[in-house]
Amino acid sequence: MRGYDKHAYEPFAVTVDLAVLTVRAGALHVLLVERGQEPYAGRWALPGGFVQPAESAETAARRELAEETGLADVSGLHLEQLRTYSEPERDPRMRVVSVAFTALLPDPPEPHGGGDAAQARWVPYDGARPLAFDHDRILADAHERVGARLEHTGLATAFCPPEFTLGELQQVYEAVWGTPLDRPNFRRKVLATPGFVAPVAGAARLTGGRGKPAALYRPGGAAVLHPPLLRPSREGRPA
Amino acid sequence: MRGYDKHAYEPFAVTVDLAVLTVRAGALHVLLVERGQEPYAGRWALPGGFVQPAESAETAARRELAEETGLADVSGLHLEQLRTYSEPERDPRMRVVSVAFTALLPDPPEPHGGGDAAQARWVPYDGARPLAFDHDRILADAHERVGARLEHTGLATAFCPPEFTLGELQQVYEAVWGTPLDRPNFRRKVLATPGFVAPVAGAARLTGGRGKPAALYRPGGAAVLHPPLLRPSREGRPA
DNA sequence: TCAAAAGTGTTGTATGTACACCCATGG
DNA sequence: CCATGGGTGTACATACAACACTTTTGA
Repeated sequence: MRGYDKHAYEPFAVTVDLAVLTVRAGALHVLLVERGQEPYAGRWALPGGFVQPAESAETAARRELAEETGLADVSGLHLEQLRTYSEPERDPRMRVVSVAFTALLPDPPEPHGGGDAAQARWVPYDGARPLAFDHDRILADAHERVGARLEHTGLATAFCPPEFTLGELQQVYEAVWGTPLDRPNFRRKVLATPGFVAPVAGAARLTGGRGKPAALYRPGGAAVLHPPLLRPSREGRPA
Repeated sequence: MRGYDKHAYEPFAVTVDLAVLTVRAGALHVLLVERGQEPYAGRWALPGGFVQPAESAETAARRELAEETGLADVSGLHLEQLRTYSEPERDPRMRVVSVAFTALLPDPPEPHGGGDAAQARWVPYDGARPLAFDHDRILADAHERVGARLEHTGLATAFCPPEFTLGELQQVYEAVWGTPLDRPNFRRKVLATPGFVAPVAGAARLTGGRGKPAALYRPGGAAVLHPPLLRPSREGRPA
């Protein structure tokens, strides 16, 4: 648009990478694919691929997710752009600029490999590394971003099925933040935040087989939380 | 990396766009350039340009800023990636994926046009629109992002000279948020946040010519604020 | 009747807000 | 001596953390 020198049109490849997260059995998991080709053949990586000429990065992200992991038309898929990684040496073969996304899923179906992915699998977050390319860093950035989003938005409901209990919602916070929370206080904060959750009239469900049946809630539709639900203080770092 | 079909290498142009903000005389300003070429010739736009083959987007952003506005090696320039805009139709000529940045400056020097920019100028934020391309949206996203960053990081000091008074710091918050703040409470919050600011021993400066000389502070080096400095409640939106 | 999970109540402390008030300087 | 901006004190309301307690279910 500006700066029409002769290097301007040097070809760039533009790709997307997805950090797809879910909470399974109280633990944070990430969706990985095993690479079928060099470089990094046989290594695990985030799903992703090339953006095609007529599609936006967001569209490409959904398409690649479907192609490589079989997760197509997943209900409740929440996609959000993370940032763009553009260091010249991040891909050993050529100049690749990658737009990274985070995606959140409730109650995840089993994925299956496809396209260039030899296989696809849910992997516990803590056992995911090391990954191919600079995906360790992308994954860490995604985790940090999602943790922060939970404080200020109703995003946690994107990890939950359409109707969920407050206990399940709390598990999401605990899994992402890696901290136990006080149940009574958590419950009060959530209910005191307008638009965070909406009760499902009369409905109840047993959670672990035992215990009192819990009331069910739906996402309340609020984009931002007032007041925010702040995580317990990671103490001030020294100056 | 995955998906080696023949459309994969279709050429994309990758550009950067910069939303450079500053606070002048208590009001938020943005750095704009007048376009010298079609499309949108004569219209105002955010500075920016093509990423070159051997540089990262961050490097390109600094280079373009220097070329188009003469702001080179500005002390205290804070650059931060905003997001990437990739809609296929955002540039009428060709497929352009643009990585947008926010940049903050204290006490800004006068810019001068250069490269493809006919001229460059600081423009009050409220009078900046309409801009070329999708730059209205990028500018709005940048404003929103900076407003949020002020709550949780020491970013506001990036708008201030190396040594500043608490009154100047407060003006930054008020200009970006568009809200007046209570001075005594603002002062206490800032001083109660470890690592936000550090006093300059014994130093003082007159602010508006009149009034008591104010103590001087330097950035305290803390990346994140504990506790955060939340903006006055934009009230809960209806569900 | 016990364990497990949901849900309610209470209390001390911290925090935020809205002010009133004093201090130092230039005109 | 007044206007202007810096700086301190205080009182009220609210919010939050911690923990005791009750309720309802399956085994």
